[in-house]
Amino acid sequence: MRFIANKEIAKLFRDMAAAYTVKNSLFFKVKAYENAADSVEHATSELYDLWKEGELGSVSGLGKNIQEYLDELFKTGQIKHFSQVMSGLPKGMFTLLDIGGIGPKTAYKLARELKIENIKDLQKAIKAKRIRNLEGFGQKSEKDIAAALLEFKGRENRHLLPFAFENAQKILQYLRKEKECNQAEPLGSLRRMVSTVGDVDIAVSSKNAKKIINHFTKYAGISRILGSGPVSSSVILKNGVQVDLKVQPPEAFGSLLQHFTGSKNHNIALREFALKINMSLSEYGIKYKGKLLKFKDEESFYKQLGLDWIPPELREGNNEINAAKAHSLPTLVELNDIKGDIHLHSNYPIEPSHDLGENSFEEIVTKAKNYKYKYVGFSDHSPSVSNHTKLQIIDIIKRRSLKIEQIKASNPDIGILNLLEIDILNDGELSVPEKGLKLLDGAIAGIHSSHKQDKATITRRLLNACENPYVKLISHPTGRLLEQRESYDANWLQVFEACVKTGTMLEINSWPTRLDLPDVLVKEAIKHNVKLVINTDAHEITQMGNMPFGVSVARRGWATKENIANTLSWLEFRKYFR
DNA sequence: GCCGTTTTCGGCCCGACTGTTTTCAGTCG
Repeated sequence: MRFIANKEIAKLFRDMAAAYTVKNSLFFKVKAYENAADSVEHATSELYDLWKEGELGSVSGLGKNIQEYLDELFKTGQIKHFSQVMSGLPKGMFTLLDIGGIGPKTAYKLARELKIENIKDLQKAIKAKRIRNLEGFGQKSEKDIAAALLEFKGRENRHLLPFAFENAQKILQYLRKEKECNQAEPLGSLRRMVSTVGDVDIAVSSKNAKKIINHFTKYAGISRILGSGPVSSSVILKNGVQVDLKVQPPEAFGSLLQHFTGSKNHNIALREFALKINMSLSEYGIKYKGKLLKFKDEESFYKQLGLDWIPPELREGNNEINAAKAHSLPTLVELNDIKGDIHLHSNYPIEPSHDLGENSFEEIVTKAKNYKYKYVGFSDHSPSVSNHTKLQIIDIIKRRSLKIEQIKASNPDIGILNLLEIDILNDGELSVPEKGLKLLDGAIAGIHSSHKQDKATITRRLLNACENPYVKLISHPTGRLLEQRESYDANWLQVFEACVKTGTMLEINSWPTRLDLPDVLVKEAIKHNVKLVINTDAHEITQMGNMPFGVSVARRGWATKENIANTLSWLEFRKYFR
């Protein structure tokens, strides 16, 4: 048996799709492998774990055949059928597939005709001007490949949500300056508030598309124009972000918004749903009985299909269409519902300072009042066990608690919690002894070390923390760092059950690289009645402004106000603590 | 190769844009 990561499996499926494409196999076979790859990339658990538990069938897109291939893969480390299909195809083509604008056919031709096996070979071929002489290629396609290769090398695959958000806001502001622009909105994964965003997509409503496109392509931040037509345009910004613009007249703006907000899975499901009632969907509207119906907003678009309007965050092809039909979509939690932020790091000196915040307790309180919060929690990191004796740790907590009591006394108009973010050590013990815990209003426990332990050990550590009566909240529960570190493996079902049993809450951490719990686990946690708290984990008061991103995670996890504890009044919320 | 409150067979989303082309194939979203 051999562990193989989802990422690797997805690539394997994509390679199979490409191989079948080159071989001109049945188109729908190609589709099936592409679907399987999508599905694996979005899976919440490692397929290897599911396979061990006999649960592979729970992942959509994996049918009888592919499940058997995976069985072979995990047992032997290879799939004979895949090797056979790919035999005779040049290996280099599969490397080239990752470059923008190069699909299966192009990759095959380059690898076969020019004997390109890797990126270096491709660079040489470009330098020697050999690509332009291939049949079906020319100077322009050679130039395009060269540009795409540069971007491939310098590019991060996806951008963190707040980064993409910031870029989009600037462009939206710029577009709105053009008089002919009625409305400009984000589209795609950005509008759905996915934790990482690939391209920034933008929709504009205007009667004069030509003028909008023209204005857009003159945006100062552009480094290269990928393409520009009468209703759409694609560019790459100097910071590497690709921006796609779509323009439609006001009477069809709703259709445009709907179509390009996606997700792909939502749209496919929606089109299949529409076909059953003899309607055909496109970015221009709904075709019904040979007539094209246009929609100025999304509400009327969905209404035409007999559906309630679906919030963008829910459009992932996870049963939202059925819920919209049954009028049973949840009323999602909103930023305005949030009454406090309890994971905040101050500059209170805990020596030796590790990961200290920038601001004083007073500054944090002032900022919280600006946000109209009803309560805050001071959650500095606990003193490290390696540098302190137990007595020293207790002494530090005593002194800090006295200081916090003063702050409480001078700020009677806001609730204040004396907390600490405490390490769950490798053996599952907390880094603060019980005598120290007793001095606090409650403890936030989090894993900050040994992320690579096996599933059983990590689960045990989390369960230990839940079972400790002083622990009220588990911070950033999966430990993932977007684009840097995978989540650690844990038996989440067991953790959820322990949370409910012990009254321990789980955090949705709004830190841009965390957004943890992830949306899919939020949805699972809610199903099991786990209470959640959305925090910013701010180490500097401006970072308290990241709250909207945590709220978006909750919304993507179908969370209502009732699922989020820090939507409660101070009177109710404090009952969770001492 | 997957999938199913109209199907275990017969379906499988729809269109823009580009380059190299005289009508289209490839790629992308």
